[in-house]
Order: sequence, then C-alpha cells, then structure tokens
Amino acid sequence: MDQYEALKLDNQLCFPLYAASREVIKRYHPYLTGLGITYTQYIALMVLWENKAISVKELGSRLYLDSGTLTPVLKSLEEKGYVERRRSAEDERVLIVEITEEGEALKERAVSVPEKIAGCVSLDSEEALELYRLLYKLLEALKEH
Amino acid sequence: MDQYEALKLDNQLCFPLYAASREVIKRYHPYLTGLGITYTQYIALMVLWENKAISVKELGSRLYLDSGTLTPVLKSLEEKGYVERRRSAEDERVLIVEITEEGEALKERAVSVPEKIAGCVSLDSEEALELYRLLYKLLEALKEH
DNA sequence: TTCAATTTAATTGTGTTCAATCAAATTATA
DNA sequence: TATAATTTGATTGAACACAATTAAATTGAA
Repeated sequence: MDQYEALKLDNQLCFPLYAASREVIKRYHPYLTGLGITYTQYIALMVLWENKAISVKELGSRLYLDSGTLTPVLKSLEEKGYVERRRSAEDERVLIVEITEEGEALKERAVSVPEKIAGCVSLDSEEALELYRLLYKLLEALKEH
Repeated sequence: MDQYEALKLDNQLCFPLYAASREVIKRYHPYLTGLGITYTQYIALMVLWENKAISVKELGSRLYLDSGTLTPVLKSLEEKGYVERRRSAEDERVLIVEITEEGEALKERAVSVPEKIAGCVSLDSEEALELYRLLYKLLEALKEH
C-alpha cells in the first residue's frame, strides 16, 4: 500500500470539481461572446435580472466573489450601459448596482443560453439534480467552517 | 410561471460548480502557502510525483490545462528547483518536465495536506463518493462534445 | 459627544485561465 | 525529395480571482 495514496490526483475530490467547473464555463464562451459579455458578467447580470438593484456586498455574498473581482466586472458592465452604479443615500459606504433598460433588454437575448448549455451537460435529469444537491450541500458546509 | 425561470442563478448547475470549486481551492491556500506553492503548482506536482517525467502536452491533458496556463506554472516550479524542463531528444517539439530531488522531497511535506482539507469537506464518505462519480461522469461527457 | 472599532469598496500585486496567434519541428503526400 | 499539413509549446492580451492594504463612512462605547 502506497503511503502517498492520498496525494494522487485521482483520489482528490477538489480536482474533478475544479476541472469540471472550468470545462462547463468554457462551453458558455461562444454564446456569451455573442452577447458581448463574459461568464462573470453573466452571473452578475443573472442576479440583477432578479433583483434590479443590489449592493456590491450583497452581490458578492450571492456570487461568492469579493470586491477585488466585482469592481472591474461591474465597471465593465457600466461602460457597456447594462448597469448603473451609485452610492446609497443612507450609507455612503454602500455602492448600489442597478440594472438599466439596456440591461433588461439583454435578458431577452440571454434566455436561450441555458438551454444551449443543457445540451452539453449530458447527465440525465435525476443525476443532474443529485449533483446540484451535493454541490449546494458542500457549499453550505464550507460556509460554516 | 416566469418565462425567465431558466435564467435564475438558483436554477443553474454551472454556478454551484463554479462557486464550490473556488471555495474548496481557497481552503488549500494556507497549507500550500506554507509549502511556497500555489494550487495549480500543487496539482502539477501531484502528477509529477506519480510520473517523474511527462511532456507538457500529456500534463495538460491530465489537468485539462493548456500551455498558456502551464508554461508560467512550470517555469515557476523550475525557478524554485522542484522541476527541470528539457526538450525531448526524439522530438524537439516536445518539452519534458521532470521532477527533481527537491521536488520529490516536497512530497513529504505535502502528504498532510489532503487530510487537512478532508476536515473542511464535511460530506459523509458515501456522498463524497457519489459527488466524485458524478463529476467524472460530467467531465467525460464534456470530453465527447 | 469623541474617538476607537467596524463596515464597505477600491486598489494593488501576484497568479492564473484561455483564446488567438506565432514559430519551430516533424510528418505525410505528391 | 520538396512542400503542405500537422503537432507542440511559447507568447500575447483580456479578464478574472483573491490576499492584503487603504480609505472613507458609520457605529458604538466610554
């Protein structure tokens, strides 16, 4: 028995997680390029399509991203006219990000993206659901620690 | 029924995959910093600890990474003295990466990393195994397309 | 009220990640 | 054998990702 068994790539849970994540996101590229946005911009917009206005802090907690990542992402979306950024009147520390009409309009063009991706992710729906459940369980568990 | 149901963040499989991947890798940071390496360097070493010598192409296919990512990673490992890089004598296009004695020695200090991480990933072993299986099934399916 | 602690974003620096392109070497074909 | 196609890494440029630090505003305790 190999004393280094635990150090083999095939025995890691983190690795297929990391690799599958990148491979799936790579599949979005052609569709998102068509919309002129990146994956990170896409998931930020996804939150804004549901919320219209949200603070950077809240957005970051939703996406598990910090301001070092979000600031340039939101500035880029602002330059493209999809969001507006303004300080909260109640608390000047808080930056509110709000979707614009152009941003809302982009939703129409983005609506076909998920189904195109679903074609690549060829797990049957039961397995996809179980994978989804386990990933959220893992995420929740990590939030505790 | 919302016509944009498919565009909600909570209905995506990609998102928990992406978020969980980053959260898990973040957990490695304190331990890997202690060894003076990054996560990408760590998984590259993991392959080299099993193989001693391997081409960049083969390493990339193992890690699902291309030369744009691997070249700087391997140069950094070379600077630290953990690997050596040399062209193959049979085919000058092929770059062979080989683990050094210092690289082998680092394995001793890395052996405790996986168990420390296992403490954070608080899925029971049955669930962890199922997650592992589903992730590899997804990865394999993506390789086809 | 005052000022120390906290909260919130922005900034900086390092290190990926990947698409696109390039250059060199090899292989295959006419 | 020439040379066209392919293979293999390296390079470049854009966009993250995150740790660490900074700056500004707010909150809370003495």
